[in-house]
Amino acid sequence: MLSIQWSRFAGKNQERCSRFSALLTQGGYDHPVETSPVRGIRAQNRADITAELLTVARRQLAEHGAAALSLRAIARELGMVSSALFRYVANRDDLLTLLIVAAYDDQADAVEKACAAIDRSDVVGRWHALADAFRIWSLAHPHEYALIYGTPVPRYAAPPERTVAAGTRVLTVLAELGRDAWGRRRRAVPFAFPAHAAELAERATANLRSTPPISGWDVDPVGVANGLTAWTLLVGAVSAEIFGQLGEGTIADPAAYFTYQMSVARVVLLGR
Amino acid sequence: MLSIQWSRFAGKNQERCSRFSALLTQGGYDHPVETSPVRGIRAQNRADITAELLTVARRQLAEHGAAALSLRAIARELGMVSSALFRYVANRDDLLTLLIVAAYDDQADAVEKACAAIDRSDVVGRWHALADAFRIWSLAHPHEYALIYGTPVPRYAAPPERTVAAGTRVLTVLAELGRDAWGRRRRAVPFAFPAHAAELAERATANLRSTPPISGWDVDPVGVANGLTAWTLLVGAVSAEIFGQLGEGTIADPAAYFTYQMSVARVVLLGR
DNA sequence: TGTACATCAGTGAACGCGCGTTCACTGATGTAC
DNA sequence: TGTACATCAGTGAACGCGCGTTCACTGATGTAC
Repeated sequence: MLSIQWSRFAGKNQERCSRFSALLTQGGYDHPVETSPVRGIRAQNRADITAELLTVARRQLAEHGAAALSLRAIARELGMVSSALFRYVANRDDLLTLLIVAAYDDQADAVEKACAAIDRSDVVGRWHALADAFRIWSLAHPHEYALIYGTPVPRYAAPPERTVAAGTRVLTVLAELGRDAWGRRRRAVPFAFPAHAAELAERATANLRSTPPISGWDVDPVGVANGLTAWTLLVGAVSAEIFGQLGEGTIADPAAYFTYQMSVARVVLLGR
Repeated sequence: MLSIQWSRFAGKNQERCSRFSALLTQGGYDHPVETSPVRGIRAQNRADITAELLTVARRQLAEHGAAALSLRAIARELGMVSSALFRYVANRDDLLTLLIVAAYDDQADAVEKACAAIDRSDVVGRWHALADAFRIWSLAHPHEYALIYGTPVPRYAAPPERTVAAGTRVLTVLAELGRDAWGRRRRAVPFAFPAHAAELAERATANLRSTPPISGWDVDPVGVANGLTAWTLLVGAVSAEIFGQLGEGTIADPAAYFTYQMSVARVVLLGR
């Protein structure tokens, strides 16, 4: 609305820059068009407007979901003509990629912060902190959650080179938690399965064990498989709650139910 | 294409009826517009065309996903004008409801059939049969799976009175499995949690325990909570695989990984 | 058995909507001399 | 310090697309007498 006039005279309106560059660094939106460190007015404006664009896009995503995300609607709210957006994003898919990365990063920030607050030796505490932070963020950002853990957006394929780093941050926190836990008793195997199970775990996790961050670690396949199983339970529980898979009101106390399930996952992950 | 001409002269073209009424009963599509048992030509035609409409809709859903589902596209393939569809479905949401119910029913048919083939006393075998059938059907019908277990379709709310019965069939199979298993040792508590956990389970499952089919059963809250946890793990594992949450190729052997996870779920559900 | 009327299925035109993306353009900002 | 040229941001019109839904209509099917 006003913003477009501001941007016209941004050379004379410097306070706007600081306002949005604050947003830029806070919100994890420092990815696009990071130009030279010494910025002219143009570069500064470009960064500011890109940040504003992403703020608006993210708000519209949060309100109406990915399916309703529209370049024209964003342009409208920005007070721009729709074609002007193509100076800042290559196309709709490019914008989606930015939003996906932002969602992953925002969630990972929350999870990392929650885990960092727990004493490092308290692996049980760290697991529940991870799970709770994951759930709380997701409940607060259902559409962003759907974007990264729900049905893939039709006709869109996320470019791995742009999304993988952000998308594996929480899994890395989990992996480090596992390493710290297993480090004590080297080869913890929480579940006594038939012999078959060890072989299944080996086959299932073959590729993963040679992938960062755990490549090079001396890990037990069963430990990795158990960690992934805890992860599946975590994501499954949050999806069920957010997507209302069991129907509204079926679960009397969702928080208690979640804690119960994460206690089961904890036993799977860390043993008793 | 041809069909529209056929339908024009359906009174003289009776073989068409039997062809589609076979489809009608096989595919679980007997819900809409079930008129009088004694059918005139019109009623017969109506049932046939409704079935054909749903067959086409289901195929388009399977091919392009729910987001791309379009009444106009269906009409085109049917060789009708788009407005004609409104004789058969009230609107787009109505069609979605029909597709959701059909997906639930089709999946439940597969699961029930697989479980029925296992000896009733073999609860472990029944669990794995359930899980495998659930996964196999879902992998074969990813878009239909997404419709019932993925991100809810924006601006659509499923009317419970039409979807709940079909949507709980698989859960009912699971509940019966649990009852048969727990029936032996009355109150099986597979996991030794802190005392806290029993209370969590009680709070979490309060509503559910008074809901069919388990209302009236003498169930242990912890047993119900464990059953739901196994369910969460099942749906979570299938969603992760279908939606590619771990990235392509990360899991070397998806089938082995699934079996491993369902073995964990089995321990949660049935104890060791 | 035949006629008169009611019901129903499908037509075709239209309404009003929104979308992503392109392109030639103008006027401001930045740069080199 | 001032001028000439290059770069860049935003405009506005347009292209071509598809969508759900409505409405008055025609001609076939069904029904009551």
